[in-house]
Amino acid sequence: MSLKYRSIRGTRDILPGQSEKWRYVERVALETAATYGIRQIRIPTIEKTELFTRSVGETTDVVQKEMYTFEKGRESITLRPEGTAGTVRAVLENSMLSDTLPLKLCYIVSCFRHDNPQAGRYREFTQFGIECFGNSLPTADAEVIGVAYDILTRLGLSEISLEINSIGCPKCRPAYQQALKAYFEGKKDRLCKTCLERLERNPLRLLDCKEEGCKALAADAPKSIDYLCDECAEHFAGLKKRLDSMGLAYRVNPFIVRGLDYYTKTVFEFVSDKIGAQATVCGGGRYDGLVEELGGPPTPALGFGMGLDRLLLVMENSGCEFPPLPGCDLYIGSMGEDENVKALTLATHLRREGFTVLCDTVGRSVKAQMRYADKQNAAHSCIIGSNELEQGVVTIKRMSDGQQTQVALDGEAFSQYLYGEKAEEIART
RNA sequence: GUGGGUAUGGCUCAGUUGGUUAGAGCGCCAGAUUGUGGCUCUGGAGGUCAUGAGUUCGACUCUCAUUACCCACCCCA
Repeated sequence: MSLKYRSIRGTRDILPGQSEKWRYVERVALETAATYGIRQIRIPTIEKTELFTRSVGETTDVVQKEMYTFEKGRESITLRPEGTAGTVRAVLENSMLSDTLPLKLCYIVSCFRHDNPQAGRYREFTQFGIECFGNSLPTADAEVIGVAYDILTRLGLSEISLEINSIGCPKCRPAYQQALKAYFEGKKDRLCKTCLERLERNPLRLLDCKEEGCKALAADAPKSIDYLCDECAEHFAGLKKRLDSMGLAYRVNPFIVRGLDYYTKTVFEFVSDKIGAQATVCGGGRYDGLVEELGGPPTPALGFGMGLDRLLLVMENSGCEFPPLPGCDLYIGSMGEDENVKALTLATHLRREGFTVLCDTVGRSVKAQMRYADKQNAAHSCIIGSNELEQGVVTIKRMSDGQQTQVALDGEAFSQYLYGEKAEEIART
């Protein structure tokens, strides 16, 4: 089959059956955030390119090779590769930091990155994220991690592990980078090509290398947590204490280094072993310097991004339960023109009452109509023929057990009946 | 950008050392005394076997190229 048009590489359609799952996950995320007093912000999909180069970092892969950038008039515009930069911009533009702090926001955004698609990686993907501004204390870190943890738990995910690390602040990081560099300098001959290049620019990244040789070297490399300044060390200890008190299990993983330049102090990831190589479902951390970098007042801040596409994958691979699909309350079949019109009148009345009602629109035979009603999972069905029209009474059949009930051919009588059936069903469960 | 794998009806796949009308299950549509679903039975629609070359009397089956998808590196959610 060769179609003329197909979805762009790395993008995909979310079909009925799947879209309900998305809505469920989004609702849980939003509602969970709300329990922390976090409110939703909606921001544009496109921003000035410079916003991202500034915040994400000139040297990062995201900026260097993955952004969808285009020129329009004199402006260079980019499809957002993540949600933090735009949110910070919006916060500043709308003077939101002038209100009582901390400011806590969340969002659901589609993001765009031009890297090679594979399992759990798309060029257009959706992130749920939260950002918290104006709180430098570890309590804020614990709270943000808590939101992510709660969402995952509410969705029924238990086998996702939390890993945390601290990569220090501008005060203590230089010393650590020196130490790292010194360590790897002596072992240059055993490093892979990319690591050699990174040694000068961003030695932190060497810890992240997946090459066996580099991995072995990284294992014994200096750890950032051993080089933290007093403030950062205290902060990290404070965070751990609070995670303990919240009952969150975590593992300190000195090898998490995030690929975005703006992170300071706390970084964390929620990782699953169920979705292949792209295992990070949620990643985030503190970015105390970013607001100032983007022209705002010095403001401590932090947040996370949660990849909803991956989250759905994990849920499916872990056999998580999703809410049942809402069914059809009644199918009104008909034979003949007048009967079909009557069916439509009834359906209109019932829909306004909030019921889901289907009727024949294509002139099917009675048998086909019933088959259709069954396929649509109708809870009840009836057929209006000339007899019913004359006598003003219809037999409604409960599809689950075939039980039949006589009901007057009248909108009120129908809704009375359906209300009664719903009440009965609720009582049963 | 690099490596590996795959490409047959809407979906999941058969297709035997190349041999002429390309199959199955599911799904879809219709019928089984003409006003009633789920089960069963019967019938039907739907494929230029990803695309383009080549080898051959003959290619879905062999060769090459192209494209797409999948997985992995890289990076990250």
